[in-house]
Amino acid sequence: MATIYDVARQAQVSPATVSRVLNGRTTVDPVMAARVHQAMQDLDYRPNAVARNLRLSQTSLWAVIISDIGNPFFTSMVRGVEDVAQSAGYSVVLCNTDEDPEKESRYIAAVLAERMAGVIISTSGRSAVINRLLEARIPVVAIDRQLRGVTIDTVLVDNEHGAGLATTHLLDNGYQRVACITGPRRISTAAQRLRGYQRALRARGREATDALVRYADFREEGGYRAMASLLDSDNPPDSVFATNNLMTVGAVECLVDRGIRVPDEVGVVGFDDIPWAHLVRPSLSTVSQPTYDLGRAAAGLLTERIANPSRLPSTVMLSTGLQVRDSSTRPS
Amino acid sequence: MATIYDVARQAQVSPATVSRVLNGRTTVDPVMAARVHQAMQDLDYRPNAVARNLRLSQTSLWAVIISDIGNPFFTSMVRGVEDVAQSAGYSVVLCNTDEDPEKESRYIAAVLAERMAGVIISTSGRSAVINRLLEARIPVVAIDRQLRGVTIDTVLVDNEHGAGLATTHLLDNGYQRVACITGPRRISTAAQRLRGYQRALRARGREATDALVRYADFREEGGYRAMASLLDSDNPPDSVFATNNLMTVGAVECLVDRGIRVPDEVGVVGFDDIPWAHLVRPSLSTVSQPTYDLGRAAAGLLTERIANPSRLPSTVMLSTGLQVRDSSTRPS
DNA sequence: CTGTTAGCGCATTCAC
DNA sequence: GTGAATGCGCTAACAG
Repeated sequence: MATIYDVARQAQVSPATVSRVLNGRTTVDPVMAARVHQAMQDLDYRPNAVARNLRLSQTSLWAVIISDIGNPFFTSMVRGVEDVAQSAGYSVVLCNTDEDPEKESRYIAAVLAERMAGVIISTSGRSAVINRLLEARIPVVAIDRQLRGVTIDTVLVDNEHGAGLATTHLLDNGYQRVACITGPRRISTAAQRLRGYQRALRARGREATDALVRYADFREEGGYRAMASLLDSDNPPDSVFATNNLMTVGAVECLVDRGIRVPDEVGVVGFDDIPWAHLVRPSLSTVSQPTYDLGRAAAGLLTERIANPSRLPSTVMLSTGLQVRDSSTRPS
Repeated sequence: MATIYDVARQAQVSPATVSRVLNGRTTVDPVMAARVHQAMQDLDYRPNAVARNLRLSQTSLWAVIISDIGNPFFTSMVRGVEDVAQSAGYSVVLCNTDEDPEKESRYIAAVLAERMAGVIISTSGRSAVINRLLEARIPVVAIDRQLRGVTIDTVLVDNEHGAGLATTHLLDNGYQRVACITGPRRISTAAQRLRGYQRALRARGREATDALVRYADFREEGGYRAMASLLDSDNPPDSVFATNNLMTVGAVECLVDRGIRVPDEVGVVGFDDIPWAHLVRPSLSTVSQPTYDLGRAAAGLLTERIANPSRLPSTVMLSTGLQVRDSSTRPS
């Protein structure tokens, strides 16, 4: 493949001039520039980004590290990141960890080895993992999940508020025993949504008992099992708030399998939408969040941090809204 | 960040020896090797893949170019690719084109510039685009969609057969006027599934009329509009076969919106599953395909081609199966 | 405004 | 089995 030396020879200029034309930093005699362009075309010259990256000790790759590519929440988010990345001249390397620390570790190693320009991460994220990146001075933005023990740029939604909306809505519709299926304790999102649920109960003078709380894994099967466990308990709930989309699906499956009618017997509200939610019967009431914008915001923060590494970390919080559909409203 | 020179100095050996230890190609005195390892640890040495790539003129990045990251079909496929890539020591750069030729072009440019190790592609793929890659001797595998005008490694499913299964199944269930909503003409998948539909009709002595065929865009809205167009036609169908998952969803939405009962008034079979298909009412009958394995197979082909570039291109065809659920069976 | 030169970090000759 | 030297392709001084 042709190099700038080949182009330089062909255009009868120096390699430096070719480089200048290529990057447009300094001004070059139009005649020479034209010759260079012609030569590049003749030789089908393709700039070698690897060499360029080595020389500049910086790359144009971002890593987006997420825990479940099968969750539409993350794909939508990634799309937001990607659109911004593209227009800022970056490419996105998608890293799916499946919540597996070893996979995560391998990806971090790749980020370090490839000297990637930045990372957007949403995993369980022990801060030890993140520290490896920060020590290497690689810009990092946390998305959807807050990281403990480190202060970095973060993009979140208003989890507590959203969870409160969902819970209050169920109470407003006459449900008495509202349960909560939340995610792993160590994940901020799970904790915040649980807290929002608890606060909403207390605000209505209800007791927030642990008997109505289940911790699952943010996945469909986990939601199913948690719902089953609630139904099998001494005092089953008459409604449930599930703190992510897949667990909501799992919970509803469980209800369907047992022939329990939604919303008549048990009301359901989930956090985050699923695709074709309107085709599901009953259609699911959810706390919707701006997934795509979440990605865009994170990409924006990353861009700013790359431009200005010493800038103080900031947190962006986007808002959520309640989407009332059929699964949570019963004729009173 | 530490380089092999720093490590060499610390371990009191030459940089060449550090490089040897790093790559384990040649044998090194165990004592020295131990010193090197110690030094690497002390300095928290991270190999610089960029420099390595430049030196070797090869990278460990694969590009996976797909047209819609929002389609679970592709994400599942990507996951298959990724798992194989990981274990073969490659990372995956996900490139979402949204069927936009310009985005596609930018990604191809990035592939070329970054000298990526290989490409797995599933887009409209004018062969001109692919030729840029082939000319640069970058290994390419086509997935899901066949490329015209070039002979390269390809992974497909048995589209015609699957479409035949779906169509025959509808006829077997007493539907008389089976329509087909297929994808863009230029995409092989759309053409093959349409052909399978037509053949199945003829095999049953039916006429395969264009009046019952609609070309859409493989997306939800397209499916919706196509269904509407069919229903508004002079001779509306009593059943429909949609050639991908999202268009199936769109078609069903249209039917629901119009209060048309599925499967009683109109039967529906789709190609490819959607997540939580069982929660959708009525549950959707589909031609299921091994999406994850499709990705794995493509990754396998890519690995082989990288190892042996002169190897003859091969085509892998995986099979499909009919999943009968509620949307296509009516009491006769 | 242009050309010469050096070096980014590494793997690989080639002598020893 | 080991070390010195070279170059992968590019950009950024610097000198002209």
